[in-house]
Amino acid sequence: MPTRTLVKHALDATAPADAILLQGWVRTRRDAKAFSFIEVNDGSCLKGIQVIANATLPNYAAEIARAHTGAAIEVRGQLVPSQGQGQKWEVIAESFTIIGEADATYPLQKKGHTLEFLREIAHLRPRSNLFGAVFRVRSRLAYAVHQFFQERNFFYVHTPIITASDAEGAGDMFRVTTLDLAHPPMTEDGQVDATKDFFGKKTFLTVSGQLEGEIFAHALSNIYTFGPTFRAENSNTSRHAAEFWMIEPEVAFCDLEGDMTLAEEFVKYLIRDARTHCAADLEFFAKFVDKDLLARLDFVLEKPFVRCSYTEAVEILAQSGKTWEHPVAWGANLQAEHERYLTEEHFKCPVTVYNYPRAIKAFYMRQTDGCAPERQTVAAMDLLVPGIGEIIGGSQREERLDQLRAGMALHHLDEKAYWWYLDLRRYGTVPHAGFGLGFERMLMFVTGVANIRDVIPFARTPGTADF
RNA sequence: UGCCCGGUAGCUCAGUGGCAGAGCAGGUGACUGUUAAUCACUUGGUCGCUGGUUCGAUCCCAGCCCGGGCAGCCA
Repeated sequence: MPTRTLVKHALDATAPADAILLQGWVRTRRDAKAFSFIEVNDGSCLKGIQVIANATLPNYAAEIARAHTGAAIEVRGQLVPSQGQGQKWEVIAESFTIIGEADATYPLQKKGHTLEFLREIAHLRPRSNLFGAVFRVRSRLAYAVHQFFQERNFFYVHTPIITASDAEGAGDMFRVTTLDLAHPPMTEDGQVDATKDFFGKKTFLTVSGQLEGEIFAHALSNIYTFGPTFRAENSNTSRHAAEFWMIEPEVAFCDLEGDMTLAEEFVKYLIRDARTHCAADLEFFAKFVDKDLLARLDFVLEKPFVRCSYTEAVEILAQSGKTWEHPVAWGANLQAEHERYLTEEHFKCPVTVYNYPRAIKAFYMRQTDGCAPERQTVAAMDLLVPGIGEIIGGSQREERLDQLRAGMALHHLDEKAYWWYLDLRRYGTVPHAGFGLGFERMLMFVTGVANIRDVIPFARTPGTADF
């Protein structure tokens, strides 16, 4: 009894095989008078393998019609060089069994479907060519994330999903509670009594593991997190999800310069890894999703990323001769149209913008030394890529206690809530830096897929949490 | 959240103030080492929902629901 052969391995065979076992799902079937061609796919790779089922098989007459698109099937037979054009190997069935039927209501057809339709059948879309390819690349890149950091002596830290920090400044948070919403316990002054909640206080889903990551960077030196992150913002765009995966390295004894270098090496590593290990899937994207994909990925690999200070960026934008929907002025945040212009038109390559105005950035970012009082900046950086915009946001953190407290005062934060964060600056503080990479945005860039809902298995966006 | 576009067969779409259309999918048959096979025939409809205008609304109007695009927020 042969063990199962994955379609990927059968297609890569170097010699015929007398007895192999294939298990997978029927993609298409073409009937001839004396036999049928059945294309079987098992998800191990983009392509399926062609199976020839002769009409002489004992169950052929009774069962071949049940081998619809979508049916699960098991085939035993010989792997032989194909007599036809279009494939190197095929399998002559010595037996076939319908394991699980799929009737005519099976929604996936041989012809193309819109991405919008496929989103509505998220339980079946991984069986399509496009989504099979997307999720194979996703798996590979998740592996490459660990490989990149482990090779560089970073430790993987599991920061909490549930957090009591409610003002990290990264966005609106989802409340986590076990209280009865219809009859919550109340305090004497008519407020919901959070002390009666599961954790004895208000808790939320995390918007970032950064602050906890800093704790571990102050012990293990180089760390990274990689996990789900939640934002309760009513964002309805192709680049935002309420639940997404983020990678956040944090490095002790590191400044903004080192942070930018790490970010650039990381992005290039992931692209190179996909280019090497997901070649067939990327070619599929280049053919059906984005014709320029491979050229753009290779271009990004070859060119050093441009580094441009916020102040320089504002000058470039002001002198571009363009009319902006959002005005360009020092002190205002760069808008999507500005970021797109910088990376897509002016520099035509990934751009790291750094040293942003202090007032528009988070409290923990390090104040730049020696800048003019009216133009104070912090050591923040955003990596912008063509087609997507911001893919990474990071900074050197404020390691000086007094400056950190001043930053908290500027942002009206309560020091008591951050006592442990301030302790890091009291006991063995060091310059340190880190960044956050949106895993789905990276996948969008690598695959050319334009909507974040199509690079995450089950998208959570405002109003939608199906499956 | 704001602005814009859309919702007609299982899918992709056309269309009209007066009998609801095509291609694909499905079904039947033919043909073929086929490749999103091909050819012939064929089944299939609450025209998103509610209300309004009208002799008559899928079509015009309003509200709502759903999907999408862009913007803001950010990764």
